[in-house]
Amino acid sequence: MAKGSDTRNRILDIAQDAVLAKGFDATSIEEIVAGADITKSGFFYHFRDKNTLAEALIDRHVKTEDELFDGLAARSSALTDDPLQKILIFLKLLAELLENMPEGHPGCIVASAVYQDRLFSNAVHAANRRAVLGWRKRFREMFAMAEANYPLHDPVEIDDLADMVSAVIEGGLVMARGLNEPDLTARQILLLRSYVKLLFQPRV
Amino acid sequence: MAKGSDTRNRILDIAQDAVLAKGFDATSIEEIVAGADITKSGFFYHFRDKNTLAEALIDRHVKTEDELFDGLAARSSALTDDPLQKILIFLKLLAELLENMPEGHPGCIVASAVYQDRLFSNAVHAANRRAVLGWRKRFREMFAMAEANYPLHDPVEIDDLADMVSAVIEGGLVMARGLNEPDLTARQILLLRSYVKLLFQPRV
DNA sequence: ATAAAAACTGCACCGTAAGTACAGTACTAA
DNA sequence: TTAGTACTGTACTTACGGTGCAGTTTTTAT
Repeated sequence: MAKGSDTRNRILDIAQDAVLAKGFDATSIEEIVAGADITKSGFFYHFRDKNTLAEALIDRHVKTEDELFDGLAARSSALTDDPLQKILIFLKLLAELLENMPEGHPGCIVASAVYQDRLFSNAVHAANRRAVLGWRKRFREMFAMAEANYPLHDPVEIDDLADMVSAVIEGGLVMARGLNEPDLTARQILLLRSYVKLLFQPRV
Repeated sequence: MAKGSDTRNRILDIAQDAVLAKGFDATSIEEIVAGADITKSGFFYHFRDKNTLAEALIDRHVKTEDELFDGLAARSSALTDDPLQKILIFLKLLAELLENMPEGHPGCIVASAVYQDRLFSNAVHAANRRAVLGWRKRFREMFAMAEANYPLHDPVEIDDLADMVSAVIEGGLVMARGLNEPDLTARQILLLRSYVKLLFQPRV
């Protein structure tokens, strides 16, 4: 028999696919347990309720995404010492990554949670908040390094700039989904990259 | 007794408030009819099902937003003949408008619908798609006028630029909601404005 | 004034899904 | 061998979306 945490992960895998395809509410527990080959009782052994599942889903999703960002950051750091180039390479790699996902980026569980207030407990919202604040911190540091070495050609707040990365990704995903144009998000990232370039880069 | 379309609008009003506050799924028909002071049968007289309600909600929301955009476009057109300045003023007005909404922008019903695939019928998705394509067209025209008069300082697609307006708004709303920072969206619009400026404006 | 259409009310009922309760069972590590 | 972990099975409750339909009030056109 499975190792316990095995089953838990299997539940999360199946739930994640279903949630990204149909939305959280549209995904029934009974459908999840059927897919995971367990019983309803088994599900409730692992998760107190659907909220707890959402929480776990967000936490796991954020963790995966963080590792992905870490990977891109490491690759861009390896390619240059210049803090501005680091950002530009990072954004390029990010765009490429989004482009190469055949089905488009799976879409962000976080955003989907943002638009469902009652259903979700405080714990879910807290998980969500942690995620977004984590991104802010990450990108803030990248832009602060660039600012220290290059003049800003327009007076903008570094914090806002950091948030813009997340906003463009999230907004891009919403649009991509709404229009069924999977690579829209990647193109939006490249526009953001263009902005960063114009904002920091010395002029010819 | 009310005039029929009165009741329908009352249902939409109450539904809209509830949906923006709690999400669509979390808003029960029973709660809507209680608020609108009608019976369940009365609700189903006006709307075939919950899908039809969503559709009506999106259509009405889009209409309101279109009028709002029209108003801002008219005001900025009145202030200048220069196509670039028109965009910059438009974005400034938009940011101000978002800032002055005490509770922050109500959040976009469209985005909320994007993340719930099964629940919604094709009609709902079509309404959504129409909305997003409408925005694309609107902003595309504005940017095309600017491009005809100013050099682009970075080779980007006008279509993508048009989508960026929507993406930044949508993404801004997601972030604002997740972090409970109502004016985040306005600041993101101003960043986009800064990009447009750097992208088109002749350098000193 | 009247008839027809529109805008409802009231009530009974069905299916689905979340969640509860709890007794029983199989596997697993000390 | 025993205690905990990881479940199964069954039965039940509640909430919600939705149906069906007969009856009632209100509005509108003639």
